[in-house]
Amino acid sequence: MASPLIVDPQDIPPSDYEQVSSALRDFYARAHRVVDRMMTTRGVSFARAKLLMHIVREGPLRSTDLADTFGYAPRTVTEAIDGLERDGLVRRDPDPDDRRAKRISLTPDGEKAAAASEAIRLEYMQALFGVLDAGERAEIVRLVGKLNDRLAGLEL
Amino acid sequence: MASPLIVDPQDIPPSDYEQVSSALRDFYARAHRVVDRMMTTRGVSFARAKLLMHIVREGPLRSTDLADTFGYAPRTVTEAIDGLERDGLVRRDPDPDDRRAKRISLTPDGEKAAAASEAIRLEYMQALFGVLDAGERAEIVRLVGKLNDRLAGLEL
DNA sequence: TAAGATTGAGCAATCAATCTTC
DNA sequence: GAAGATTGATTGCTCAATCTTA
Repeated sequence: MASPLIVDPQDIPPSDYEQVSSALRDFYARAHRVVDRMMTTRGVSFARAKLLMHIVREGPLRSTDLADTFGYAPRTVTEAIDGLERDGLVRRDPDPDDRRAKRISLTPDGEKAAAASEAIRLEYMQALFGVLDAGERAEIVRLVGKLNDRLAGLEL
Repeated sequence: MASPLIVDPQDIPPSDYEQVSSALRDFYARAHRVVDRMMTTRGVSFARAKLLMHIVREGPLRSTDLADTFGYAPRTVTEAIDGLERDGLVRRDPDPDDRRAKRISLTPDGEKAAAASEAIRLEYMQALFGVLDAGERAEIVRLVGKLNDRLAGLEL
């Protein structure tokens, strides 16, 4: 044993797993940064836009509905809604049928923000995913879909 | 105008852009959750493991080196190193050649942690990316690579 | 007891500002 | 003035605990 290292980098072949992993990781980090700057400077963040868009479509919702839809922890939803409420984009009203629950809905400002950020989102998606042709887009959906199915299995 | 909504969901065709976008987004959210639980319960988080592995390989490094390598903001690195130092996994020593800088290196405990988490990381990658065959892995690297190049352009 | 919501503590990241040294 | 590092304030996410109502 010439090296005091427990894992010698030489022993790890640069497998193609590494490449897949780092490509996907890089993509997310970059996409996150780019889209977030793009959207935040022009209105609300991507995370907030997702929530607003969902509330626009699905009407008044409870906190747990949002947590289920997006796979968030309860804390995440409370905090996100706190922020949106602070900025006057959503409202929490008592649920008439269940005194534990609150119904979350958009204010007029919230509807405007949702519409504006949806436009930006579409523009961004076109700029980004437009570099792939239709066949490539179908293929990437298929491949990432396989990974997602596997992950769902690992998550159990 | 029957609807008071500014953007009518009906007007947005469910384009395949949406599918690409949501597949990639889902992948990241799930992967992040799964790998983080997997690694944190058995030692250090994925984010920390990446740093440790890099420091193992590249020897003593400065804060800016890490920021450049991973594309992190300076704050991110300082905070990450703070945490690792608090847990006794890294050490900050003054750089003899530049009194502004510090050289970050692993402690013996840090080397152990790096080796342990590398093992878990390999196991995880195999479990996940093993669902794709070699051709599919090459293809996904190519496609995501195109997206990354585009993102790099958008980020300028 | 369980479900809906909130709160506390912590991690990983951002931007913007500051302090020291080059 | 610019580079290396740190700090303050904020966002988005996690888990675990708590409180109220069903």
